[in-house]
Amino acid sequence: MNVFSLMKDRVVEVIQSAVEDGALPSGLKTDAVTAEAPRDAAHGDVSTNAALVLAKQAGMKPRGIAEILASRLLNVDEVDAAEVAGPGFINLRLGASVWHGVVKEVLKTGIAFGDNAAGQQEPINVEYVSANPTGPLHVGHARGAVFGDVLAALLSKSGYAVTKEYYINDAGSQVDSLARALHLRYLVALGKKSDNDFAAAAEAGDVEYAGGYLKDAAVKLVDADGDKWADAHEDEWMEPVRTFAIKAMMQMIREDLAALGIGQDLETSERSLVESGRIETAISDLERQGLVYTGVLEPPKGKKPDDWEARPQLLFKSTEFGDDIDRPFKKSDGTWTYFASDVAYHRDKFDRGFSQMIDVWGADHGGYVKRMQAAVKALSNGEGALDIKLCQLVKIFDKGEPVRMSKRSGTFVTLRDLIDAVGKDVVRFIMLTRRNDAPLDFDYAKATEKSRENPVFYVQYAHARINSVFRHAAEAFKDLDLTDPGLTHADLSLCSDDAELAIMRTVSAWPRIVESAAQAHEPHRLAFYLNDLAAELHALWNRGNENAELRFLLPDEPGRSRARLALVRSVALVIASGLHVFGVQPVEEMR
RNA sequence: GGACCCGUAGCUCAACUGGAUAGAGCACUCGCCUUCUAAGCGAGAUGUUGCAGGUUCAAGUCCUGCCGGGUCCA
Repeated sequence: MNVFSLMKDRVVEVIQSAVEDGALPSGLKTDAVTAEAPRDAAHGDVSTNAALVLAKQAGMKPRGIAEILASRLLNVDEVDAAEVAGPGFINLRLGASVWHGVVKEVLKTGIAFGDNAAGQQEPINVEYVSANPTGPLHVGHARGAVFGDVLAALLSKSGYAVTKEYYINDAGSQVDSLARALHLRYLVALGKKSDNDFAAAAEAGDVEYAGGYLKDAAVKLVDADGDKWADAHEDEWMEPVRTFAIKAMMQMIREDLAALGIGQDLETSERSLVESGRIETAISDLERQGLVYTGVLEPPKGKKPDDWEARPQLLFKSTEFGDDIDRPFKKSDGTWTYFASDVAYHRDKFDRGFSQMIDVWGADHGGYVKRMQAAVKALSNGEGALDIKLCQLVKIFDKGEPVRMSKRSGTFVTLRDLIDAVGKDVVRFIMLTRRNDAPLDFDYAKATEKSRENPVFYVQYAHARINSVFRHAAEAFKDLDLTDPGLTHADLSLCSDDAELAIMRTVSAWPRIVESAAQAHEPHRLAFYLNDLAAELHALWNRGNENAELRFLLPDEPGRSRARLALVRSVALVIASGLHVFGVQPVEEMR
């Protein structure tokens, strides 16, 4: 149950009844009415802006409407008090039984608490990682990978039918370069060339992918095909070696992702789109709509690139959909641009039934957003929605010192390095402690530090503490039923301390956090919520230090102990629910 | 030159897509272990939300123009 959506429904019902009684004029639109948790606890449990929203429509003063609604809201079961405040807010205070009901619901539903049906099982496609199949994943990919994976889990929890997808860019010139690099490694593996030859070629810039990771693939190629391609011409070996290389790289990438706990539902190959003629289909479809023409683009403003020359090319009228200039579908050599195949790919997704799509990209692709969204509007007749989430850079630090990374010297930090250094769960959690559109500093030392400053530790510690209480409770109260179903019979009215009621309210907010984070496509909100919930738990725990009456376990008071166990157990379950969305294992004990 | 993202306490960041007196952590000062893990907690101070306008009951949030940082530009 989401207390806030429940109360919003109640407010709307009250407005309707007031309209029926003639207390308010008819024809009021209640779309903008909200029921939210006020920032300031002094403003009650739930606050509604109803009177402010209705004032203009009704031609009445906000506070006047608020008075009418407030007196009627007092008759609602859940409401203990309703008062008009400020410009016309109505602050509602709910009865304790509402919060008790939520705690019991958490005990019954477990980590499924917070699940909601907002998505109505609508299909939604989340495409993420989609790194070129030319090498291992690095830290830059890690952020998008975790972000996409957790966003997908969050959308599932919110009732969407999610498909997690990887787009393999296996058709561009970069995979030809990959094949050439592998072929040279292959010749080395066969003993036809030396490591020095390879190094010299790399030095001369003849090999684009000089990282050592192709050595294994070269050995496997020898195992598979022997010296078959040693003396062959490139025209002969290019296709088979390229296919082999892409397969090997994708295998490596899948293993990297698996180490991060990520397994996607579907991989779509760019090459297969090209070969099946779907680019032509998509483009000619746009042509029929009059959105494709041959024209000449203006030169880029300001500094002119040296090699710029005006020439006619095949263009998409993306300006009709809010883009700044029209975008080319074909390169000067007559082949399709990346944009053209991306258009075909998104058309393919739409045809597969996804009118809702999310792409997770690195921020360096920001310039690509408008044209892609323009294309999706065009190819779906306005029915498709594409949200593009840009993940900003991750900078790696160690004890505050930046870790130098350079692609050229091959010293960039791989995803594996990161996982080996701090563990999968820490990587996943830290990646979500910042909004996707803000840069993220990842400090090895801080990520594994056991302190308040490390959110992973802090949240896990709260969970472990609760488990510790239960270990002791099992000793102290041998005849109490401490299972979740057993705890639902606890008398929660015995939890009457303000701090206890406050943490019940925070627990009750979880469904709202899930729903709003899913709607906004912002999984980081869960991390901040979990941190807040953990802080409340730690605070509550420590109050037992100062006042023994507030300890969770009171040997002489099994009833009250059971109520407090029910309460903290609900906290543990909500933490576990959040960590489950994050793909992080809650720990039972700190070591 | 243009486009996109960002600009909030000394530092690192939140702020429920427009809500009430903008919140946390760090750092600083002081206090809390005979106790369910002190790996923690409490108390204190900190603001012209980059600047200037605009939209409305209400703007950190939306619009326009500047300033500064980042990313990108057949």
